[in-house]
Amino acid sequence: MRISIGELARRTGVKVPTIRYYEGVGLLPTPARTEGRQRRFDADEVARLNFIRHSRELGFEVADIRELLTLSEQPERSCSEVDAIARRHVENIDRRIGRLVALRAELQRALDRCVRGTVEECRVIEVLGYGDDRV
Amino acid sequence: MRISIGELARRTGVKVPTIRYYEGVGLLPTPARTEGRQRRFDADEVARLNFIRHSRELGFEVADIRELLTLSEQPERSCSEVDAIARRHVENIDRRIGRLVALRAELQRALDRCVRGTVEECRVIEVLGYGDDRV
DNA sequence: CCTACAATCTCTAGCCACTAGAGCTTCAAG
DNA sequence: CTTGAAGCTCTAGTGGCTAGAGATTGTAGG
Repeated sequence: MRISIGELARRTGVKVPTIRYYEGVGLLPTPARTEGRQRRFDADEVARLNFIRHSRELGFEVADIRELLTLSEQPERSCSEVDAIARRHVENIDRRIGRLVALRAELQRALDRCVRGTVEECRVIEVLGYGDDRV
Repeated sequence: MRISIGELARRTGVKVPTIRYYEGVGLLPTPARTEGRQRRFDADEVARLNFIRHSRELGFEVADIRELLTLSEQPERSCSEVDAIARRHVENIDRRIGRLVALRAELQRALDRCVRGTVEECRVIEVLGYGDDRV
């Protein structure tokens, strides 16, 4: 196969510098090189990079992906660790959603109460100035 | 008043290095100094830092906060610009929530289908390997 | 007034996951 | 054999802090 980094980028939708970055942080193995030291990849690396890309799209961190890749290379093993990582991540997402929903509500409340007058009487500014917990 | 940076930190819940950082990026004005060059703050700065802290808690970026602070100093002005920044931010939050909800659904779907067997037959790994759009 | 020590000072570097750019070399088509 | 796109390495920048080194200052107790 031996495709170039540009071709790999085209096939996976991952940008060229990002591929090199993934290699640098150990998500992708050190690739084969031409005599002129250009990288050449094969089908394995396309699959691996697709895995990485989709994991990133789902919000997994690089450290998690490293672990998921290691686990995915041991097909005999129980998938309980994989599940644990994924469940941890779902909980993480839930926390972020919860937080964002709360922020949104507070902001919207301030916007709703705003009478569109001057800055002086602006509810948004007021809310920002006086936190919930303090003052 | 002339409180120290540590006292300001205690009163606002913003860490000392973060206060210095805010000064560096222009959110806080250059403060008064003692003879020995230690910072001294007054009530204005407590209020301003509370404003910054709460804005950050609501997810505004530093650039937005800079603008909000500038606007809040012009009380006569219409608050339409303030509202615009806040509405833009709400839309931003909505997009992030939407995205996270979608991610969560996809992950949960994979977890639900997982039969808790080996990595080989793991649905989570499978989903990660084959993106929705590609392959 | 002196000492001890907590607090403060400046400066640099690190975090995450990339992204951008400089300046050079290599590959492949014509 | 020439040309030019694509590749190479290396450094630095992004945002919003955080951590640490090593020096100085403020202040309370004696």
